[in-house]
Amino acid sequence: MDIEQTKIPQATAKRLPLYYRFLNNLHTQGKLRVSSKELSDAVKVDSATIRRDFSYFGALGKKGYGYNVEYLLSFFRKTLDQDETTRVALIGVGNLGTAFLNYNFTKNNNTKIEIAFDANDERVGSEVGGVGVEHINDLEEKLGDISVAILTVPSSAAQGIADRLVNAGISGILNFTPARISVPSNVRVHHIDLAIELQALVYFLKHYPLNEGEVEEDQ
Amino acid sequence: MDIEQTKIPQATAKRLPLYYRFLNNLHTQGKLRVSSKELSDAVKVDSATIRRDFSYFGALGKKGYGYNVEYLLSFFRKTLDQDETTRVALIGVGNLGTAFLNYNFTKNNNTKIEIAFDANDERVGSEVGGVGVEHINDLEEKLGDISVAILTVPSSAAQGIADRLVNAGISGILNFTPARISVPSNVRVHHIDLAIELQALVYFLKHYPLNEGEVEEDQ
DNA sequence: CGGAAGTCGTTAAAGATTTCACATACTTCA
DNA sequence: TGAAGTATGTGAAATCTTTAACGACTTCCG
Ligand SMILES: NC(=O)c1ccc[n+]([C@@H]2O[C@H](COP(=O)([O-])OP(=O)(O)OC[C@H]3O[C@@H](n4cnc5c(N)ncnc54)[C@H](O)[C@@H]3O)[C@@H](O)[C@H]2O)c1
Ligand SMILES: NC(=O)c1ccc[n+]([C@@H]2O[C@H](COP(=O)([O-])OP(=O)(O)OC[C@H]3O[C@@H](n4cnc5c(N)ncnc54)[C@H](O)[C@@H]3O)[C@@H](O)[C@H]2O)c1
Repeated sequence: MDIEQTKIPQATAKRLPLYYRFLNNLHTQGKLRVSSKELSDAVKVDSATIRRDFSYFGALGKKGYGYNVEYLLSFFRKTLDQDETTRVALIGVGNLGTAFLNYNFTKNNNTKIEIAFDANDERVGSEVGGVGVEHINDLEEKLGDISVAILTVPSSAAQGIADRLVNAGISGILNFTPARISVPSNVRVHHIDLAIELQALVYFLKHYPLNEGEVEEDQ
Repeated sequence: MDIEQTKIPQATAKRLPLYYRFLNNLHTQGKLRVSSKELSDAVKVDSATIRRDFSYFGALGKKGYGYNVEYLLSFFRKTLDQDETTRVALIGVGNLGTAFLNYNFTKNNNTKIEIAFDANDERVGSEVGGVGVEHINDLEEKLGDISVAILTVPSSAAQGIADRLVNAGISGILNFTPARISVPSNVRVHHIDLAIELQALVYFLKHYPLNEGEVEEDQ
């Protein structure tokens, strides 16, 4: 496998799944070629940034032509490991957890929520979105070799569950609780803090007024 | 009002709500003072970054002492406009929309979802999490002067609804759909793309192995 | 009261990311 | 075939962000 491809910048890495998705759309639409400019319009990322991002992987395009959609797509499919499915566990089948289970990130995706856990006896044993809900007491026993977890428990339970996940050998946690959890340095946590996202948007609206001439930016 | 406080960096602005929340926690716990180091441990942001962030607002702390929790909190309350509630509309009362309505970002927050819209006649007229659901046809009529919208409709409907929101005078959209919507330059859109967040986490896990000695980072 | 310990605010350095701008090479079409 | 057009890949510059380091001042405690 392509080990150590001389470190892609993090900012680039975060955009890769986005590129991949739009490339997929183009492919489905039957498009054969695409320029960085077109892609830029679609994903709202500066075209120079896109070219730079792609260039980290070598020369994927052709001057005067652009990029071959099929080739680019198959390249990213490999790069993003789209062929092997990553199995995911979800902890906390409440409002948010239920939404995720019903959605299950199914479309053009290499991840699948395979098992869910909850502390509420009424939920345990049921199925949500085709995923069975187990009791949190059985976490260690039933997690198996799943290495990624989505955390949607009440924030008061977050650190405790995180500790247990770490003990059970998890590698990555997508944390939706407002709690900033502590984990050993070999475990990766991404926080998605929805309340903060909303507050930040409100703050930007009040303090960074956009002019009729500026271009809006995301995230 | 504190107009033009000589532009806070965006990276700092995004952390303010996080600081505010933890300050609030400390205050509730009865803590009187806090150092940048303590805060750093709690929010997982480097202490130098925290001091730098605070310094954009002037000298809020005292050398050798730290920060007075009450003072800092009340300062941020003003800065983040925590006293005036921002009214928010939610479009698309499906899996995700329902979760948000039930949650409603109630705790220590200056935002409130006041009205929801959906196209499904069965949902219209009902209440979810105490918020009435209106028909999407009545969007323009019932939106009033609400300036922020959360978009949780199917991605195929996203651009169309966004256009209508813009026409109805919206200023900011928190977009949860995978569609990258186009809006005039005076409207701000923040994308929260959950599928991409999950894929990015998986990518990082495979390609950026963490060593036992490194410290994990978020987002 | 005085010295040790603690902590800020900031200068400066380092690091990361974006953007510009253009030489280069391919495509297209007459 | 050759001229005009197009769009990449990248060096260099600009911008933004983080981190280290430390002087200045405060608190703490014997
Ligand atoms: N719902 C939202 O829109 C929203 C928005 C922002 C943040 N969040 C955060 O996401 C998290 C979940 O929110 P929610 O609205 O889904 O809450 P919820 O109360 O609806 O769901 C939490 C679920 O976790 C289960 N649970 C509780 N303790 C547990 C434990 N120890 N082990 C396993 N399961 C346990 C509960 O039985 C419940 O089903 C919370 O931390 C919340 O702050 C939610
Ligand atoms: N649920 C998730 O976990 C999840 C995860 C990632 C992304 N998303 C994205 O979030 C969006 C919503 O997801 P969901 O799972 O809640 O979908 P959903 O199908 O459960 O909900 C969509 C809702 O929008 C309503 N709707 C459809 N067309 C409308 C229109 N024109 N105007 C107003 N309302 C309309 C539907 O009646 C439905 O209630 C989708 O774009 C999805 O891709 C969802």
